[in-house]
Amino acid sequence: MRYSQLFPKTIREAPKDATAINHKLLVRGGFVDQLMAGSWTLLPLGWRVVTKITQIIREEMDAIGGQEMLMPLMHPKEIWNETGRWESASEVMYQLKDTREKEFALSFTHEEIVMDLLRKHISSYKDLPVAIYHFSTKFRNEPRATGGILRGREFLMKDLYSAHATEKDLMGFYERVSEAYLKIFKRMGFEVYVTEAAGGVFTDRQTREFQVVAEAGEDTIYVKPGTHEAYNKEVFSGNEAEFEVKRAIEVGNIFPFGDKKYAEKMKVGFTDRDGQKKLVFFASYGIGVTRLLGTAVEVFHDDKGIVWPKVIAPFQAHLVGLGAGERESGRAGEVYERLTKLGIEVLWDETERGAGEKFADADLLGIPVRLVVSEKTGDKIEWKGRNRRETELVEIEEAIARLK
RNA sequence: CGGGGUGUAGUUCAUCGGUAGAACGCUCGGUUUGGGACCGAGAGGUAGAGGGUUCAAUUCCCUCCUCCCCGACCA
Repeated sequence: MRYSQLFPKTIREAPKDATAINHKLLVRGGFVDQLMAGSWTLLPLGWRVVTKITQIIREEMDAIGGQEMLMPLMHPKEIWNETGRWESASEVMYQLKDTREKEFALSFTHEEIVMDLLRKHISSYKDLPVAIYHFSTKFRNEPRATGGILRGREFLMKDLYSAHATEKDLMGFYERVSEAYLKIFKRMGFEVYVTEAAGGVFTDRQTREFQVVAEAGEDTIYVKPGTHEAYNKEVFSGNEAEFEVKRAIEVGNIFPFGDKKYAEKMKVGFTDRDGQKKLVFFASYGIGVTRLLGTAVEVFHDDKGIVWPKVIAPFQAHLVGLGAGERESGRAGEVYERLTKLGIEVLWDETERGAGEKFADADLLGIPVRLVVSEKTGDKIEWKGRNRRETELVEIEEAIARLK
C-alpha cells in the first residue's frame, strides 16, 4: 500500500474532547472515525487490524469445532416475547416499528435466534453437540457510550453458541471455550485474567469474564499475586490484603445457561438414545472485537503513538524513502516491489514530505518495523523496531529474510 | 437519567455588544529533504439550532440539541 493512496491521512491533533488514549490515537492515525456518540466507522487501517483480530479468533473457534455463519440483525418482536426479554431487556434493546406498525428489535445478542434455529434443525441426540458462531454488529442502547471505542452503542462482536445433550458435555465444552479464549487473548499479547462475575440480563448464574489488565478499564479486579486467581470486585468476598487490585477491560464473557433459561422457554428439545424427549443444554460465549482493537491501543502505546503487536498490526513493515532519489524510481520502490511480491504487507511512504513528518507518522501508526532508504543508508537499509530506540543498518536481503 | 464541561474555518483555538482572526491542514509557485523545514500567493465561516433583549448579538438572557467527563446503568 502506498501512503499517498491510503484513505484517510493521519491527523496532527486529537479531537478536542478526546481523553481516552485509544480515542486520540485511533482517530489521529486514521484507524477509526466517529459518526456520533458510541458509533464508529472502521476505516481501512482499523479494518485491517480488526481483520487480523477476527482471524485469530476464527482459528481458535474452528479449532474447538465451532462453525462460522451469519445471523440477521433485525429480529421480530415475537421471538423476544418467547423468553420475556422484549420487556426485561428493553432498556438495552433498540426497538422499532416499520411503516406497517410491525415491531422489531435491533440485535443486542442472539440467544433467541439460535434457539429458533436449533428447534427447527435439531431432533436427535445424534445432532448434538452443536457449536455455531458469527462475527456481527451488536446494538446496545448504552446510557453512556464512553472510552473511545471501548463502549459503543454499535460494535462488533464474535458470539459463539453451543448446545449439548447433557450438562456434563456442556461443562466440558465450556472449559474448552474458556481455554480457547485465553489462547486468543494471549496470542494478542495481553495479560488476561478469568474472573467470576454477575450475569446481568443474561443469566442468574455466575459467569466467567475475561479481563485484560489496563488502566483505562472500567472494571476493578482482585488478583492473587503469582497465581491466576482473580475476582471481579462486583462479586469479591475474600481477604483484600491477599490480593492485588487492578483495573481491567472486559474483553470476553461466557455463560453456561443449562436447559432452563432458554431451552425450556423456547421448547428446544431432542430425542435422547433412550427415546425420551429432553431439553438441550445451552451456553453462549462472546468476545468484543472492536473493544479488543481499543484495548490493544490502551495497552500497547507510547508517547508517540501506537505500538501494535505483530500479530494484529495493519502492516508488517513501514517503508520510508527519504530524498528525491528514493521515491518512485529509487531503491525504496524496488524494495517495495520485492516485499509486496513476497506477500509481505508493506506501507510505503513515497510522498515528498519531510523526514520528520514521515517518522512521526510511522511512530503514530505503530507498524512493527520501520525501514528507511536514503542517501545515508547506501546499499543497505535501515531497520528499526517500533518498540526499540536504536536503528541498525542491514543488507536488503537480510531485511527481506527477517520479514518473511 | 442526575451532575459538570463544551460548541467560532477541515482541525486545534483566539476574539468580542458595532457583521470574525491565528496556527496547523488544503490549493498554486518556488526552495528543501534524517524528527512534523522554509519563502510567496490563495481558497475557506449562516459563530450548533430556535427564540428573546438591543439601534445593533458570535458576544447578554431563555429553550433545545451535540460531543466529552463523573455518577447511575451495563454480556
